[in-house]
Amino acid sequence: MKYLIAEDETDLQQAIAHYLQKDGNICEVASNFEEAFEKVAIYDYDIVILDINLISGSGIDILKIIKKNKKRAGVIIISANNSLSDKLEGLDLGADDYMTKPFHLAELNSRIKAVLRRGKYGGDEVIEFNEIKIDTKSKAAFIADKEMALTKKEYDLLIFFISNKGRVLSKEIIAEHLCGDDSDLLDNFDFIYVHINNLRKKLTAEGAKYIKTAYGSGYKFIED
Amino acid sequence: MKYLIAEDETDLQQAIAHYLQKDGNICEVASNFEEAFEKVAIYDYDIVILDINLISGSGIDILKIIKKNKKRAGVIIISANNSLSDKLEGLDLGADDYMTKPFHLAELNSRIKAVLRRGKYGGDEVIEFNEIKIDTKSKAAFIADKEMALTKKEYDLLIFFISNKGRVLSKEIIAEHLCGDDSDLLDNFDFIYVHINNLRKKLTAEGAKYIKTAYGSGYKFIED
DNA sequence: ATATTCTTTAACAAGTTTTAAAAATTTGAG
DNA sequence: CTCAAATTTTTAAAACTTGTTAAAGAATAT
Repeated sequence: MKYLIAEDETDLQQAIAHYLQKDGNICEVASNFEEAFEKVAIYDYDIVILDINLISGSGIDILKIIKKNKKRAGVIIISANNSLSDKLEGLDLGADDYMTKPFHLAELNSRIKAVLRRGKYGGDEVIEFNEIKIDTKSKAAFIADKEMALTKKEYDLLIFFISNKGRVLSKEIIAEHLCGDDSDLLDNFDFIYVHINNLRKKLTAEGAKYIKTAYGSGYKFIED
Repeated sequence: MKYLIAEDETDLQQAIAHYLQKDGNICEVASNFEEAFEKVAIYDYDIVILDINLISGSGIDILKIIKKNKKRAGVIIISANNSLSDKLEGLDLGADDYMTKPFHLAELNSRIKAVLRRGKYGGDEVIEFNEIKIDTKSKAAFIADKEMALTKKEYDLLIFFISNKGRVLSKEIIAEHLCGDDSDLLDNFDFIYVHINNLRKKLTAEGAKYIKTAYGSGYKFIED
């Protein structure tokens, strides 16, 4: 696989590159906005790991270039600050995932794999799982060809579940994914119960039980 | 939560310990390589705060022990020098975060929280022993390909047994492992009997007797 | 301003863990 | 070998924790 790592903190940039190269991947790096801009406009990558706060420019603009040029790269945004609006904007513009620093390289790896597994990185990506279908371009989710009207949180939750199917996800992890990690502010994760409940209702339209409770640990998305 | 602070500067060690204890955490300290080595090899911690430059040895080797023994502790490395290679090596070997001295305790705290929240998100290890199989990703345990519905305590107990197979584990050690942080004032360990019993029932589905009683000293997990 | 979505709260339900007590087993002394 | 003491097993109920749901109150978007 071919990666571009657009990250101005040299330590982190090198750590990621080193980690990915170990598995035989090809990594290019960009240490500032201009470099990233140039590379992204010209070359093709499988995955772009994109820091949102680049020296002399915003990663968001790099993301826009990728999408405007209809590049097929999957984009994982990383950000130092816990800004929810950054996250929303990034995902809105078609980024595939979003992580907040600091993170474990293994987690980055697992998210990369999840993005790659989905197969298509372009703007018209369709995610499917059994009779569930999500058109990420129009942000519409269907079950057995009937649209279920999901709120933004429910939509994000469903995608998070599907791209981590089988894995037990704790309330805390889910909350972090849904809200960005305002780590210090988040101390009550009970609202997750409500979103789970609401999503379940909409998913259970066809009788299948996709979201299984792992009592004491979290939830997992399973094949009925 | 239970912490190990492996740091040879006594002032810093104590400062960290005090700071964490304020929130009701349990802190053990190690002031040199040998102490850290011993504690890390034997006991379990939620978080190990690991100075890379320990008296008479390198923190990197402590990290290796943690990973080799498949301990589940999150590791945050602290280092006096801002060496990139140290950082790369540390993160490569599975450390969860890296800080350079001097730092504010509040920052350490927020990084600890981030590491704890992430938990074992990234890993998807499969543990096998005879016809027992545990998928840590989905937190599902199987015997002869049939899932046995384990509670959280039973699940933890089984993993603890398998990762200490052949070794006699006392009620006290098991209780401490199972109850982790809130084990301050544990004086009655009889509840362990019940968990052992319940786990045995689920394991004995196939007739094999994995958990052997060592009368007067504890239990050990054996190959039938 | 209104509608929609998100979060908090609270009561209830479900599931898990611990306690307690009686039955069974093991050990070692007489 | 037999019996008493200690330890372990088993069961069931109590205490506790965690999850579900509905509804009301904030926040956000239209």
